[in-house]
Amino acid sequence: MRYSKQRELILQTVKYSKSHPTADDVYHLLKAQNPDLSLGTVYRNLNHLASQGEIYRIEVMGDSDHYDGNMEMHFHMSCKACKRVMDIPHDVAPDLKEKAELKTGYQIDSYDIAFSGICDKCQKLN
Amino acid sequence: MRYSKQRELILQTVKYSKSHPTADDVYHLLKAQNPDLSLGTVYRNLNHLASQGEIYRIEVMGDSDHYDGNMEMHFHMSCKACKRVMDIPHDVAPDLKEKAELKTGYQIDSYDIAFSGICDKCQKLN
DNA sequence: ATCAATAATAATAATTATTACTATTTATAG
DNA sequence: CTATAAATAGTAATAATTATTATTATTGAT
Repeated sequence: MRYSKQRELILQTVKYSKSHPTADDVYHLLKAQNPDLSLGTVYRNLNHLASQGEIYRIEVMGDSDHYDGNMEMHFHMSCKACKRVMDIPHDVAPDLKEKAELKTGYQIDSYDIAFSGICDKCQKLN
Repeated sequence: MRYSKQRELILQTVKYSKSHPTADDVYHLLKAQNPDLSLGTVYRNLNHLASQGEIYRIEVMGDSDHYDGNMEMHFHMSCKACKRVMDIPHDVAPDLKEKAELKTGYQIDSYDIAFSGICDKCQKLN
């Protein structure tokens, strides 16, 4: 994989953001300072970076994909109220791979937990 | 919600299928015997039935949504080889709601685990 | 049973997210 | 420095799903 200024910008944007941005978010965040950035480039590089394990792809029910630069094992919750994506620590569900393999005989390569609920801030606004 | 023959057919197809069909699968399964069934009707009713808690929507990474008529709490694995969706029993991860709420302070309304791996049949074909 | 009200439908158009294509630009090995 | 191939911008295309609209069918009241 050859260096490109665009990929570097995209990677940094995802790494330094705490908001789990979508492809479109990344595009708009960068477009102001980089007027000839192309949306296709953002998609291509997010895919590339995700498949290289440099960033994490978060699938949100009925929403576009989000991305996370934090590669420590953890999960996510989509807040029904503000629609933001929040982090959930990994230790709510350790050993899931081993347990599922034992129960089923399938070979588990990966898994992801998609939580849905109401975040702390939105609970207070009630 | 008023009765319709189409909704009944769609519900029965999902309930009696063990293959976790997609909207398009349901459409094609029924289309032969019901030539003027519309794909939009299938989508509308699958959404309706899922929101009423009569069937379960399964989101598969990079694939269209699948549906499951088995409403007992359980999870799914998408087989990387044959692309089929397999069941994973609920007891691989009990108490996940409570654990996540304690750890985070968020209100968890639901969660789903998406496993990815190789099913028993595909393992043998190696 | 008949009939109006309105929910559901079929057919089609539109939308949204994402990927593919193509000509041009740019990183980098030699 | 230059040739090569990977990456890009800009645009077109695709796939999944949702919206629109005119028609049909269910149901509750007469």
